[in-house]
Amino acid sequence: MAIPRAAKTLRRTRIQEEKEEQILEAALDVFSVSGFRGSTIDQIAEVAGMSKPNLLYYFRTKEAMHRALIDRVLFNWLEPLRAFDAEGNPESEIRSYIRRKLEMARDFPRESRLFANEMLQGAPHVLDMLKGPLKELVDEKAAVIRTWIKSGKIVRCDPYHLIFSIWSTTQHYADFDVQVRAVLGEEHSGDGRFEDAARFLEQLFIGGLRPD
Amino acid sequence: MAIPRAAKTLRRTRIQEEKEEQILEAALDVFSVSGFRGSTIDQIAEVAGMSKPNLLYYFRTKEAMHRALIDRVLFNWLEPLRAFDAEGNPESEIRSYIRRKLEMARDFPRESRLFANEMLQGAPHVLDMLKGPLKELVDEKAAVIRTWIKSGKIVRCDPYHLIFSIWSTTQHYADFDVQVRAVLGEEHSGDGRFEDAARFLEQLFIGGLRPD
DNA sequence: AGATAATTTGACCGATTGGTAAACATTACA
DNA sequence: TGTAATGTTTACCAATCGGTCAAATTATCT
Repeated sequence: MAIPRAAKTLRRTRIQEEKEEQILEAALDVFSVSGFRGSTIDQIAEVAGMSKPNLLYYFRTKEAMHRALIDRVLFNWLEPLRAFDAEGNPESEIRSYIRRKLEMARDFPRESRLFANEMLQGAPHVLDMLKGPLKELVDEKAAVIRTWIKSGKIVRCDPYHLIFSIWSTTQHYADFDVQVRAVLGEEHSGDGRFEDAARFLEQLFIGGLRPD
Repeated sequence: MAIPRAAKTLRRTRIQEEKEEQILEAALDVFSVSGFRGSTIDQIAEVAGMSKPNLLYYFRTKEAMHRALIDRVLFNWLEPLRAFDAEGNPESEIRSYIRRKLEMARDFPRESRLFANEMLQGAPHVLDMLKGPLKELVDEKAAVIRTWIKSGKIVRCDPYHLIFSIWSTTQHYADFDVQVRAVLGEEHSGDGRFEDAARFLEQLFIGGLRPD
């Protein structure tokens, strides 16, 4: 007999572990391209290589799938910002934040697009997280940046917009990948692209933040 | 009797002008939030205040609606880049490009999101335009930037990534508006936000591009 | 005003949507 | 090994999807 869903949270079997993993992997593929509304359970089922009712055995609704995926992805996504450290010197700290964010855009573009899709739609599923945990984390890091400004290590500027500009420039290479490829042409779309972007952005931010 | 659709291109009536306008306005509302796949003709019809078959009288398919909308919006969207001029001095030219792009993000956020949605989905409807006209335009402007570098007016850097970074930082305020609002808090989300962003970005790019 | 062309609508179509029910198959464990 | 819990599938449902059609309405022009 089919289990009451509650049992799953009590004890997880090997199969549950594997299948949920499989499903979320497929869901990431689909949701990151078409967004929540534009994605269908059938698409996810096909990518996952499972039947639709089988998906719905593990996640009761499309919403539940999406929520589980977002929850899973969120923590890692904020890791680079968390690593942003007040102790190090501003230049190397900003340099490595840019690097890390750029690496994530390169290595986890689907995750980046999943968020971008969510933002475009008005963040219906993560608004609380934005206003709560994210805001707090950013406030904290903005305070760090302000101490750098006060001690004259970087130029006086708005720390929030600084953070936004690092987010946007780096994530751009994941979210607008097609455009970047199209404009650079296929010849410049190899490994060199990443290094070129990193070099430019480090130059821009380090130069732009150097105290007068 | 219903007209053969061809007649519409021969002579446009007042009503056609108005209704097509109404429909595209509503389509922009809907497509910019949910993307092509995630949007329905019924949604657009409701926003437009017309019946679904009435929409389909003016645009035979959902695709046709979307294509007409993109075509209409594209030209204006590239205007700031076209205005980018080799004659002016780099500093004021870059400054005003940032301004213009930021103004567009503020005044036409739906248009920005329409494109962002299209990019996230792999640009299925505009890929040719990206590889053709857009690439050519960017190549042209990249050449301008290179002359600035050669004459020592700005620091040596990759002109393509410079353009990408201006695009991404400015469009961020339209595409990720929810996130920006959430992080800044509602108190900082008034008119001041725009000026703060403009000030920061000009400082960043002018400072970051100043020759050593 | 009357004829004709243009516009609008309700009723409807087959395909796809998210999701369910129940029979069937497999696994884990005593 | 038996059996109960877990996992999978087929068949299905009502709602919604993009789109059609013919009838009804409105605008245009002589």
